[in-house]
Amino acid sequence: MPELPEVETVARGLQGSVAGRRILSVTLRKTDFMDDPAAIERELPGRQIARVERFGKFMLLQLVSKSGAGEIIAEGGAAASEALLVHLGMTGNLAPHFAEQPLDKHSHVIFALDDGRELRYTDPRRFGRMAYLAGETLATELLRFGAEPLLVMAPEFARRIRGSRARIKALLLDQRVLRGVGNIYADESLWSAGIHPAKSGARLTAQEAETLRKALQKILRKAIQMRGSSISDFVDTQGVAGEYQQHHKAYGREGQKCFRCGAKIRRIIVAGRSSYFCPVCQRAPRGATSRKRNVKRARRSHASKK
DNA sequence: CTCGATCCCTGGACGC
DNA sequence: TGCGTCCAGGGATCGA
Repeated sequence: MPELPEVETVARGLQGSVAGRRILSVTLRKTDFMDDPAAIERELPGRQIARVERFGKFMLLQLVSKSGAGEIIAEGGAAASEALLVHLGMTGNLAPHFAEQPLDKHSHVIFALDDGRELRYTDPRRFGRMAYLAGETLATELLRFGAEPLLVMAPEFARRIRGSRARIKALLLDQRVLRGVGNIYADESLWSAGIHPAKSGARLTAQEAETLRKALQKILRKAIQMRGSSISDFVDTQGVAGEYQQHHKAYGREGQKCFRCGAKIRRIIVAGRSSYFCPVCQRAPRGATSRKRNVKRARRSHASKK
């Protein structure tokens, strides 16, 4: 499932293989994952791809503006004045193919390129998203997202995490807090930092927050080096699977031994997502059990009143 | 503000 | 072999 390292892998692949190419034509098949299919059909043909960058879990295919005006570079180098935003969802992929290669059943968008190849967007589940955005609309859209995990400094990270009472797992997954972290890397960084996923962000000490930030960045960098995690079907632009799944310490390891203490890794649902953690290294927060007790007590008293 | 529930969607695992 | 069922999950949305 594409999270930051997987999207980075794809973006780098595309930067190397399609940046500078011109889109000759666009063929749309299913379009229900697009903000505005007509805009894509209207704006993309004839446009040159300036560069491809990752922004959170999005890929930004920045387009050379028609006027030839200079690009506006925002924080982290992202944000040209016109771009195609592509989110890979759970099963999306964007990669160049030879035109004679048979179309996948789930290839929904085909960009014919000026070198004879085709840039194809393939996504069986269509949880992805694609949108053409420009100018103020693009800038506004990008502002909805939080800090870049690889660049965020200690004070901002601490402010974003410790300033909320939501559970840390929910905060890590919230794209308005940090852009790009998903379920795998949230669990891996929490395991590394020894923090329970259900702990309130506000209850993290400054030290814990900083340990978490460092763990997250180290894990993301390592995962990018290994071209991401391939759980079911993620492959890069050349069809090669990532290798970071071989280094997972928590994610997907329910019932297996914790590499640090030997206890059995558990799986619980936090923020609606499977969360894998070590019950010994990542101690349950104060209040986690008493809260349950309180709920039961409340239910009992409620029932007895009836 | 924060929560859980629900929906979107398909393929893969599993049981029979 | 084939069928039904369940589950995976990022994100939007809604009601509590």
